[in-house]
Amino acid sequence: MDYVGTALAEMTMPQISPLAGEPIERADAERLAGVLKALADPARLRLLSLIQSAPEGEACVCDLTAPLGLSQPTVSHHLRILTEAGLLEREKRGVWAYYRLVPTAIATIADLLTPPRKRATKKAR
Amino acid sequence: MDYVGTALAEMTMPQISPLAGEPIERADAERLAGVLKALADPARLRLLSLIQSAPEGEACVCDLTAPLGLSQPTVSHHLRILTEAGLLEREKRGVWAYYRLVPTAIATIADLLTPPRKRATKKAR
DNA sequence: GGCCGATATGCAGGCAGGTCAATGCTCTTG
DNA sequence: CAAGAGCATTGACCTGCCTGCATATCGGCC
Repeated sequence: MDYVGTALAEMTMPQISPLAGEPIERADAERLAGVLKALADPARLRLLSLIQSAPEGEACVCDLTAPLGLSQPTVSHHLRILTEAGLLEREKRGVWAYYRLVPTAIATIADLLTPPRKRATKKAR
Repeated sequence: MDYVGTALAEMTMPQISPLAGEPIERADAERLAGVLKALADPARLRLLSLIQSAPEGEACVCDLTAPLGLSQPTVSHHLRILTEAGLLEREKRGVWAYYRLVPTAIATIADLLTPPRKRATKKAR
């Protein structure tokens, strides 16, 4: 299927209404939900955490299967989902595939959720 | 099933490792994933958005079925999930059930995700 | 007390998602 | 070139989730 892919990129655009002012659009809700769905799994959260705290901020699949206690295909599957969601980037060096966090990806999601932060159209009640 | 429930509350405790420093714990990952899973649905994102942008910051089920285009039982179901995740609070006034956002709930999630923010053990490369 | 409107709950059908075993692919090494 | 290591992909199983229909529950009103 199409899968999110550029979803995160689109959401960094100001056009997407975050969980703030006006009621969110159908399409925007689906995009945001798509990325959140990539995050909403214990194995994937741990993968992000493991990669982020690895020596050089990067890790290959063989380093990740053991701490997760999952099979190699399953780990590959999760990494793929995270990559397609725009949260990880993959670099193949020799036989190994190194994954690292896309710099501001997660922070962007956090910003989208965060707060009304007093827009304009909304008065303080 | 048990369902998250107090999951968010537990995560506001400093004890939970966010997506930041050390590798995240299994149990913590499952709690965070539980709350994110509640968020990771287009209908529920729109519900939060609709409620948040409603006149008094609150809305009853009857106001929400139409804009979503979902049946009343389905909307009730989603509201239940959001409430059990600690994102909404329910107040019954007469025949109506009014839902409103739990003040800092979503912001808390955003904070948990947000920042590597340069811990200590990690050098700039 | 009985009726009606607003919600919640049970149940069932259909689809998406997590996991693993087996297999294919690619790059390295002998 | 042959063998092997590291990953990705496929297929299958099983679970969980979204949705609607039917029904139960609760509060107000005649």
